[in-house]
Amino acid sequence: MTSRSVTLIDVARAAGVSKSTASNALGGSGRVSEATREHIQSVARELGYRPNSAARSLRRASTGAIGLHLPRTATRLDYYMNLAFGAVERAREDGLDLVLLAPGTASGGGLASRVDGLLVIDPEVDDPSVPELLDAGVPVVTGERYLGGDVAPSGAVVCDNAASLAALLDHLAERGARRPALLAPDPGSDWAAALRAAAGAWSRRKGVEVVVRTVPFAATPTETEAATAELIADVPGLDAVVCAPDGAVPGVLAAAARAGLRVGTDLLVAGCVDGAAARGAIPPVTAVDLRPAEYGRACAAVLSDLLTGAAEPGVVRHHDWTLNVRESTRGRA
Amino acid sequence: MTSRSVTLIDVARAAGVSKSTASNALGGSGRVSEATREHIQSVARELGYRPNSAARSLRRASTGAIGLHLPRTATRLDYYMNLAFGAVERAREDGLDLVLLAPGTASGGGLASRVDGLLVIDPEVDDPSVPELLDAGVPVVTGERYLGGDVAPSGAVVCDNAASLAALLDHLAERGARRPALLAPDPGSDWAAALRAAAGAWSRRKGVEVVVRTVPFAATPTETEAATAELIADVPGLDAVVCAPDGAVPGVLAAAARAGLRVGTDLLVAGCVDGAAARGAIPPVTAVDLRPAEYGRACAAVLSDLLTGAAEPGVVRHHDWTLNVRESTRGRA
DNA sequence: AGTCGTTGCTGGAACGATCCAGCATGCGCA
DNA sequence: TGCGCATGCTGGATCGTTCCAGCAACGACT
Repeated sequence: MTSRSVTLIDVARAAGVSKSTASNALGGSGRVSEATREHIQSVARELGYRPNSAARSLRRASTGAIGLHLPRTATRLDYYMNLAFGAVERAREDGLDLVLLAPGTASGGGLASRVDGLLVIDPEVDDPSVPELLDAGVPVVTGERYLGGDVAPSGAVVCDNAASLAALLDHLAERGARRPALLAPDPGSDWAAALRAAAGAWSRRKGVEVVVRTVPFAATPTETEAATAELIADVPGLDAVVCAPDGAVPGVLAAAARAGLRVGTDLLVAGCVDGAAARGAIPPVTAVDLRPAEYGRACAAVLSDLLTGAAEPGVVRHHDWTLNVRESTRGRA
Repeated sequence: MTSRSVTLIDVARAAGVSKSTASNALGGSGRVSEATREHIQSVARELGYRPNSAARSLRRASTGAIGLHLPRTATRLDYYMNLAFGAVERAREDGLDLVLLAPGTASGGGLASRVDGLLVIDPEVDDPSVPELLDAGVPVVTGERYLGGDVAPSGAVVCDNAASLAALLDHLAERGARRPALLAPDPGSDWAAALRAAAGAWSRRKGVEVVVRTVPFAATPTETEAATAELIADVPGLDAVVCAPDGAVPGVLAAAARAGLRVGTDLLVAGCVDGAAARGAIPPVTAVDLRPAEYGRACAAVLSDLLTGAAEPGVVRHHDWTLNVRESTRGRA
C-alpha cells in the first residue's frame, strides 16, 4: 500500500550510513561491522525494504530467472506438471524464478536478457524451437539428451531408460509373459530411442522378440486402443503390452476389455511413465516411476550449479527411477 | 556467440544518430522520420540488437512478467497444465513472460518487484499464500472468485458453475436418472461452493434430492471409489453419480464395476471437469468442458488489459463452458 | 617514529534503457 | 518581416543497485 517503494537509499538515510554500506550490510559482502550490519538490517525490516530486482539484474548482468521449455504435446500429461513444479521449487530455493516458455512457438528473441539459463525437457528432434533455445546464449540444461543438432547443451540430467525398460520386461517375463509388445513413439526423442533400442537388446539377449508398434509421443487412449487392437489381431499368443506414453494406458485396457482379455492374467499391461492414468486405471497399472518432481528438481539444480560455477559445463547427472508394481501384471499364479 | 551483447548505444553509433533517436525509432514512440526509423531498424536487425529487459524494467518501473499461482494440489491435474499453457500463450502475445509461482509456499517478499501482476487460479480459502498474493501490491486477477478475506482482487474471470451443474443434472434426468448424487469438495473454493449451492437449488426446483458427498479438492480415484461405494451402499435406487474433481472419475467407474453396475445404463456417470481422465475412461465419461486453455487465455487477457489500462479495476469477465456428452450417460433407451 | 596492513566506511561510476527539456529548422500566415 | 508552431533530433538526467578506488583511523610491526 506504500505509494512508492522504499529504496536502498531510503534505508541508508534512515540508518545514517551511505548506500554502499547499506548495500554491503544487506548483501552480506564487503566489510561492515557486526553492529552496523544489524542496525541496518533492522531499519530495512522496519521500513519494509524490498530490493528492486530490475536494478539488481541490470547491475549484476543476471536476471534471477530461468526458463522452462516443455514438449509441444505436453499439455495433457500430468508428468510434466509434476516436473515443472519440482523445478519451480528447486529454483526458488536458490532465489531463481521460473518462467514458463510458450511451447512450440519461437519465444521471441530477447530470451538471453530475460533468463540466466534454460531448462529444455525431453527435446524432440523435430521441435524447431529447440535449436533456437540451445543457441540463445545462456546455459542450457536438457532433461534427457538432445539427439538433433550440433550445439551441445551445457548440462543434462538423464535417466537410464534402457535399464528401466529391461527391468520392466524382466518383470513381465517373471510373471509369465512369453510374447510381449511395446507401444513406443518414433525415435525423435532420447527417451523413445532408448526404449526402442532396449527392446531390441532385450529381444536378442532373451531370444524372445519384443514386437514394437509406433504411437504418437503424447498418444491418446483412442490411439493406443487402436494400436493394441491391431497387436491382438496380428500377434498370436500376445500376452503383455508395455505402453510407453503416459496417459495412454487406458486405451490398452479398453482394447483388452473389448477383446475379452482379462488384464493381469490373460494380458499383462505396463507403462513406461507412471502417473495419474496408470495409478487410477482399473486395474491399476504397473509402471516405471520416473519421479517427475525430483527429475524437475534435479534439472533445476544442475542449471543452478552451472550458474554459480559449482558445476562445469558439460556436466551430466543421472536420475533414478523405480518400478511400481500393480495389479495389471499380477500374472497367472 | 557475441562476447558482449549489443546495446542501444551501439546501434545509435552505427546508425549515426543519438541514443534517444534510436530508442524512439525502435520503440515506436516519439517523433522520428520514416526514413530514419527504417534505417535504424535495419541497423539494429543487422547488429542483432536485443533490448535489455532489466534496464527497460528499471526505467519503466514494470517487469514485463506476470505470476501464475495454482492450487497446491494442482500437480496431478492436467486441467491446470492446459490452463497454464493458455495463459502463457496469451501473455506472450502481449510481450509478457509468465513466471510459475511455487504452490503452497510463500513466494518470498519481493514479488511486487518481480512481476507486474498476478494470476491466482481457483483460490482456496485455506491457502495461506492467497492473502499474501492479494496484498503484494500489484494487480491480481483470480480465476473464479476468492471467498475468503477482505481484499478484493483487481479483476476476475468466472464460470457459471451453477448453470453447468444444472445442465448436467438436467441431462442426467433426461437420460432417465431419478436418484443422482454429487461428489464435491468442501466449499472452500468458489467452484465447489457454487456446485453445492446449485445442487441444492436443483433439488428444490425438481423436487428430487441430490445426495452430496464430500471428497478432497484434488481427489484420487481411490478416494472417489470409496465415496462411490458408500453411496451405492447407502442410497437405495442410486442411478447417477456426478464427480466434481478432475481426474477422479475412474474411481467412480471402479466402484460401479465392483458393485456389478453397468456404467451408462445402471449407473450414469458424469464429471464437472473434462480432461484426459474423463475422455480416456472406459467408457468415456460425459463431462463439463471448462475449456481450460481458453480460460487461461482469458485470465491473462484481463490482467494484460488491467496493466495497459484497457480494463478498469474490478472488471469481471465470464467464461463459457460446454457439455461433452459421452457413453457414460447413454441411458437405458 | 615511521611504515605497513587491516578495518570500516564513503562517494562516485557504472549497468542500459526511457523520458524530458530544449534546440535548430522549415513552413504557414498575418 | 516577424510570430507561432510543428517536426526531427540531441544531450543529459534518471531508475535502484552493485562494484571499485580511496580515505581516515588505528594497532602492530621494525
